[in-house]
Amino acid sequence: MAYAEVFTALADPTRLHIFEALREQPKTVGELAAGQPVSRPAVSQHLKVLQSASLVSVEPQGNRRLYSIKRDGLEELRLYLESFWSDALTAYGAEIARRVKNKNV
Amino acid sequence: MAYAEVFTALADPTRLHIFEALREQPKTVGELAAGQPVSRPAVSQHLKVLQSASLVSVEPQGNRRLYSIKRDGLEELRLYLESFWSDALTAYGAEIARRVKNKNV
DNA sequence: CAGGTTGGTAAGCCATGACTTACAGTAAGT
DNA sequence: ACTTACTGTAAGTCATGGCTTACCAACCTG
Repeated sequence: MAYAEVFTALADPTRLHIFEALREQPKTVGELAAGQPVSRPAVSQHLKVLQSASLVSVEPQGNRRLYSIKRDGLEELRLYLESFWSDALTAYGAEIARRVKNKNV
Repeated sequence: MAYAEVFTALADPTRLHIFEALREQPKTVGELAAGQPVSRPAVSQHLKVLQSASLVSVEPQGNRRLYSIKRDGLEELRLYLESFWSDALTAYGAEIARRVKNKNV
């Protein structure tokens, strides 16, 4: 159930912004903080959450730390979504009509 | 940016459980509440959030209200995920190597 | 029509978590 | 080595939101 962690990670607006800021290219913490209305430590904390959700990865580069998007978390989410397009769900639309008719159970 | 609302909607564990409980079949509020460790009003409030995120739909049925999964919210999410598998992202892995070498901007 | 279901809403409480400032550590430059 | 840049961590504050109880409305049944 790793997808649950992905949901909570991307639920916060600031964190989602940070995540999407990494789409164009990998960035350092300072660069990310400059693009956000919050302090640098806040960004650091957000990155920690994103990292534990397998959404970003770090590449220590001398003094700095280069953050970039990691596919694992997204893949986790994609698999979860795919399961919703299964036969079980497609065949399940009839259930509504059935229960509307019989109005029981 | 409707996908943001989907993230926040599915971020809460209880709400995610309720949502997944609807996967097998449409259910009433009472049925959903019976399967959760929270009160019925709490479930009602969660359903309200899920509904505004286009994740569930309601079918008033006499006294009861039959909730079922709605695809719109999931589709929103799927489109968002798809955009991450674009060329922009695939071509972007090189950026890491580039910056590791040159260690600047 | 009276009583019993079913479910949405209001008000209020309380915990989670997002943010800030302050501090510590590590690497680079002079 | 000393100073400067960059980042992570700690501690504490405060708002958001999830939960409960109480209440109210709609519908169905006898």
